[in-house]
Amino acid sequence: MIVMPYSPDIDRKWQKKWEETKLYKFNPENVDKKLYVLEMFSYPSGAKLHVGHWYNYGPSDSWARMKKMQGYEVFQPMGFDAFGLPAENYAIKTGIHPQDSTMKNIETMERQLREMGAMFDWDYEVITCLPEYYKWTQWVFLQLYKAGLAYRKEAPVNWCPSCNTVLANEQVQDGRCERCGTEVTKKNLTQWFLKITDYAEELLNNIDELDWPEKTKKIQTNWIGRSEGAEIEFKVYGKDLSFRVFTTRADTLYGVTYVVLAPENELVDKITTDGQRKYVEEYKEFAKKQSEIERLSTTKEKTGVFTGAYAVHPLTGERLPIWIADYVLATYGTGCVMAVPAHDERDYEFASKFNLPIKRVVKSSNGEDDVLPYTEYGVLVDSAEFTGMKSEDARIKIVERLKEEGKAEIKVNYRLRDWLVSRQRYWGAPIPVIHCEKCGIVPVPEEDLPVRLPYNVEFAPDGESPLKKSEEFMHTTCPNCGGPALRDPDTLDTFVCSSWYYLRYPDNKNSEKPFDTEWINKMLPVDKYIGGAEHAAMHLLYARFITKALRDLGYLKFDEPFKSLIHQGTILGPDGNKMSKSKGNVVSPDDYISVYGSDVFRLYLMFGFAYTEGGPWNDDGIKAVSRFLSRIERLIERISEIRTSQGKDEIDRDEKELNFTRHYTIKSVTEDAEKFQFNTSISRLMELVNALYKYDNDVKVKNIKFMEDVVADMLRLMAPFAPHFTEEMWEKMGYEYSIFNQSWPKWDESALVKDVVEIGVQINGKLRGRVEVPSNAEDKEIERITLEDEKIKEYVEGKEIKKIIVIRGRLVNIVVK
RNA sequence: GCGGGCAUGGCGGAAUUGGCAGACGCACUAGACUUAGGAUCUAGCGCCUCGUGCGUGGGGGUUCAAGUCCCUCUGCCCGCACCA
Repeated sequence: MIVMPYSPDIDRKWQKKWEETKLYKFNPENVDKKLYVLEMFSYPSGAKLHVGHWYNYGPSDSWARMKKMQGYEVFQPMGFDAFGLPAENYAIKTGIHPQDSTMKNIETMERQLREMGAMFDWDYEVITCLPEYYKWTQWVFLQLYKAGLAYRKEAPVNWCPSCNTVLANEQVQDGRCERCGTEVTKKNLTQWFLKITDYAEELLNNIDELDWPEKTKKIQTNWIGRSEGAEIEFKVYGKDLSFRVFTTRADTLYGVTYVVLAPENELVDKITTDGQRKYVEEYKEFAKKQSEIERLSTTKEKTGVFTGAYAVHPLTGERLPIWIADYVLATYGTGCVMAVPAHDERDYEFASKFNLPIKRVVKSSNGEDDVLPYTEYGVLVDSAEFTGMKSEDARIKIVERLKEEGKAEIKVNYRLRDWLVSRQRYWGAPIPVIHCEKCGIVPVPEEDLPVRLPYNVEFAPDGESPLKKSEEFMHTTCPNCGGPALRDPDTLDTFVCSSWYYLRYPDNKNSEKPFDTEWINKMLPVDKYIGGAEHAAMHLLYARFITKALRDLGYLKFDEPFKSLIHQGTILGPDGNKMSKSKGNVVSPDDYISVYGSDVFRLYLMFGFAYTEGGPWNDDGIKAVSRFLSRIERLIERISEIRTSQGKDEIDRDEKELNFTRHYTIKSVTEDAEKFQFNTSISRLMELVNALYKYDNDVKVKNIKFMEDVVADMLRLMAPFAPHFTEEMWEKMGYEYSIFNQSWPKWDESALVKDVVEIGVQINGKLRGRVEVPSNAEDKEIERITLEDEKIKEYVEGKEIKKIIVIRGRLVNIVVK
């Protein structure tokens, strides 16, 4: 039976004391030393805290604790992203109201988070589903609306037939609903959008400055998808109509043999000839009915129909047939393209299928293979006066030429679409606008906020917003004319709630405004943000956008909300698969915490994995960590035992060696933990403990005072990783409460300089031996010592030494022949 | 299809960024203590044909020196996916 020196009782003892002594209270007076450490807040799901929560919050807390000991005034709040579909779906299944289940879950999770022993300052808690919070979410929406950054339009939107709501582009994964996996369909609805595209350029440009994982920056860059090209105008033959196409390859303009409109393009009805109308209508219906999956399928054959109309080539005056096809997206560029089958794979495929002409206008410039479709840059052919020009030049020159006639302009397009924020669901923040027959859309006056979410609502989903069925909610008076009016029945996407919560934390009790500008400019940006990589394209992009928008409206002074970002990895089940109930491989933190205590659990999470990688759970690992703490416990007991006995005061060889390890550990832990390399930090601490054991075992007459000093440093270094345990050990040593008021040890460079170092000796790059040299020896001296070594002599004997390479402190390489 | 990342002992994972591969831990082996050991302590532990041998997914290259840089192939993971 393992003797358990440390147990959940110890956890509770210190949690209580920390709370009583307000050890982790953020002191606003020290704002000049503030460090805003933020973990992504959690969704109050029914279950208890899972390993993922622990893996996110535990190590982050350790990092924050180290920072506290380093003298920072750490601000580490916690809260709940409490609106959202799961609570509502749960309500539909069980009849328990989302508000009731959510608040209950929050209570449970709060208790568990406290049991984790993190430094969270609960005075700054934020819960997004409470009116005190969503009042300001609505306020944010209204500011955007007044600035023209929120608008309504009818658009084909992603519709999940199972959730009965629309989804943002980011919430559609492989044509399926991110949440429930149902195939997403299209629906035409009038919806609220936030104009994130206005900030596309800045969102893209500022990415470089962010201390974020490269991968995440790349994902955002791709998501924004900047594309430089031109818009070129085509006239409709025989009609007083024209349209513009977007192209990045204006150099291929002479190769255009037809043009294509997206089926949803409003021009289609105006130009379709009577003879073709029947086919066009059929095709439009067909395109609409397709699910996202069908539409996205790359193996799918191209489809489309001729409209009967023709466009006029802007340079040659040639007549070009106008087709409609669903390979052209209504939502990108202008919703129409010029087709150049010779130099675009999609157009080539389409032209081949429908027997449309294919005309080459680019040849390869270096004589390499240029069979059609040839999509590389090259040299122009059959392009009037542009013939012979390089693609790179021609794509500019042709646009410049057309520009003189007002028929083209340079244009930058983005893949990023505006953010659709209306949701036809109940459990969210009501959209604070009123629809008046006379006055149209009227924003709710700020003094009337919040627009409260009514409690008694029938929320069974049927495609209509549940709020629509609440008479008392819907009917109101127009703030403008005083006449009868209706509220907006939709609620805001929960990503709106989470896109500004980090601004509310430092001023969460403010009832006058969402936050005080002067104060928030001192507290932000967030210095370290830690959370899952799954938010790379959504939350993290939205939050950046909202920050920039509020900055331009004068509420903030900084450009980016999260200076530095870390993603934790994923802890897998013991079988190496993602944890899931159906696989039966779920590791429940509670089972371990009740046996080993919170520190052992979080310590294992830090020691057993590379933090940003994660990996499969292993039960043996947690036992190893428990053993490690027992080893420290015994060391503490040992010190108490020998403390009063006779020792020595000198610092001799053994003390020097231990002192080296001590300072090496301080340095390594400081540097590694800074980078969230907790596994190596703890490895170094284990080495220090091993060194202390070795000293205790090997040295007969000890310098006990010195040994105790080293142990004290070891406990300080250990404190962030095992807060309850070290607090207990600190007390056992008779030191003053609290270890977290101790300052972080500093390493002494001079202790890291050894008198002699052992270096490797290579012959022709192969390791053949080792020699000891004084650490301050010159290269010549090292060469001499090396060549005198008996073993090395054997290798060198009778051979010609061509060269000797000395790398100080590392190795010597002798090149012989 | 395009873009990015990863591949190191039986296992989790380290390697001052081109300089002694395998830190630390698990598992395993041996010994000590012991009534007992699934506790603790000490030691060993990449592989083999045991050599001046081989070795960081396979093959090639640059270099005095390659896990690290370059080319190529294979496998896994992630992002985007008709964005003109």
